[in-house]
Amino acid sequence: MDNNSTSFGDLPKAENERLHKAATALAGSRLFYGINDDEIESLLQCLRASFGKFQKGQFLLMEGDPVRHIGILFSGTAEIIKEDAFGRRTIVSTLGPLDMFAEALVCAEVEESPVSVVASSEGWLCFIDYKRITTSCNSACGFHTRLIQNMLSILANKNVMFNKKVDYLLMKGMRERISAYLLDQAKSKKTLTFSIPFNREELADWLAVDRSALSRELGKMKGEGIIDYKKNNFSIKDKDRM
Amino acid sequence: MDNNSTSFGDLPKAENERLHKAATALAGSRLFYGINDDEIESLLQCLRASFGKFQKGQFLLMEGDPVRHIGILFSGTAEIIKEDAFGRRTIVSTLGPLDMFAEALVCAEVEESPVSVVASSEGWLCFIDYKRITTSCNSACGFHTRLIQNMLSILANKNVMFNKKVDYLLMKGMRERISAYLLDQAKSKKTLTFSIPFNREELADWLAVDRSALSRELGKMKGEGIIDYKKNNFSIKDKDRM
DNA sequence: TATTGTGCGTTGCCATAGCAACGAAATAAT
DNA sequence: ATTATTTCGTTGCTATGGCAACGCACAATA
Repeated sequence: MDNNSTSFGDLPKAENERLHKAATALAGSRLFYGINDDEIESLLQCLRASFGKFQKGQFLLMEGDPVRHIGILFSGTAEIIKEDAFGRRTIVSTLGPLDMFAEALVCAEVEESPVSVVASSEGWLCFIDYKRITTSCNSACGFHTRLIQNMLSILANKNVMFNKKVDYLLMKGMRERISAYLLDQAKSKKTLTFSIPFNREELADWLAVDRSALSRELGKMKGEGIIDYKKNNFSIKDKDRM
Repeated sequence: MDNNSTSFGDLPKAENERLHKAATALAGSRLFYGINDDEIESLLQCLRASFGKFQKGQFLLMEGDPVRHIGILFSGTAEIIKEDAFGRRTIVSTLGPLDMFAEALVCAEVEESPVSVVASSEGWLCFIDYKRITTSCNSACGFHTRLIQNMLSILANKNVMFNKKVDYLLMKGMRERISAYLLDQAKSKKTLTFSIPFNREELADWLAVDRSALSRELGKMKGEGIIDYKKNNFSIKDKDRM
């Protein structure tokens, strides 16, 4: 009944069917972007991808373990969990179908994983050996190049995202953070009236501020005639005073 | 007289000399790590690296421009500058010899650079076309693979760094940030007594807190017998109360 | 229709931490 | 030896913003 797992179904028994199903699914992933199903199927063999079912609560990666494989979820969900130096666990992020994990750790060749990945439902996934991605195989796989470009692209985009995030977090005041965020949105949407992909709580999370404090400040800014908003629809009234 | 530029000297006139000098220098860079001088020299040709001198104040990359080339400084210094949506410029970071810039932007294929890079002294550098890095050439350059692995490694390591940084910044209180930082240090140095690579001001910057407030909090923690320190030498006395 | 949940705004309280200003100690320069 | 300069600690003031608690509007479910 889990609607996450219905999209891909269970792990097929026969290996060729498994491959085929995986290839079809992976066509929508960032890592295999621009490569068609058939090509992915041969790539998966070339990469010696391994497949597996997992149960809820199962560790897909354990903190402290060496990281040599990239994981990609086909169905089910998992959580990336960090354990702060002696203390409680915090959820770093959650994973769903087609989400990849450990890719940065693998490429950075970190000896011990700083995080654990724990399944929060049952599902299936595949692991791909990192070395096999970067090492072009001799024969048919001209798509290795594409794969590598995708990998670079993924990592680089993550970098750019992080950069932005850090930008926000380094801002001193809440007003500054809000302004920066809204101006960024306006800039990328190329209009002063736009809607944001967050509700209040999510926005507060993203900017790392308190939700109520965010509400208060937004109210102030509206009162000052700097911005206007209703639900997720914002409009910048006085760009210069932000 | 600039001690940054003395390390590599000026841009040689003859192309072969230029190549040779560049290759020697680049042997110490992360991007060409594990490739020897001769191999780098042929790689540079294969990559069609272009070289150039720059003057103080010159733009090596302009905000808004498309980014297609990675830049590597041989001598001189430069600053990565961000212009916050209508307003003043802030220095994101500074570059010195063998530092690389725009690599994430290039790999992420961003259309418009969000930052400018401005030379803060004279010097010389090279540009490498991104496409040529990811596209293995037919012939001699088996080192392309190594180059790509290095590139992946650089990006991934940056990611891991960013992750840590964001971790710190997401912590609510200053006490928490300090504890996290010190515990991380202790963990990586594998001892409860260690020295940190920052002075107070730099540490305050890194944790994005006020220097005086940092001093105050450190004093408190010392008073409570949780830590002890003198200058950059810290020791964790009571791990459990951090 | 009644009920429960969710998202958002509001408000008072007050701890946290930024700011500014100063002084002491250590280091470098003359 | 004397003078700058840098580095770090200290302290009072105060704005900022986190926290908790509550109420309202709206949607979903029974």
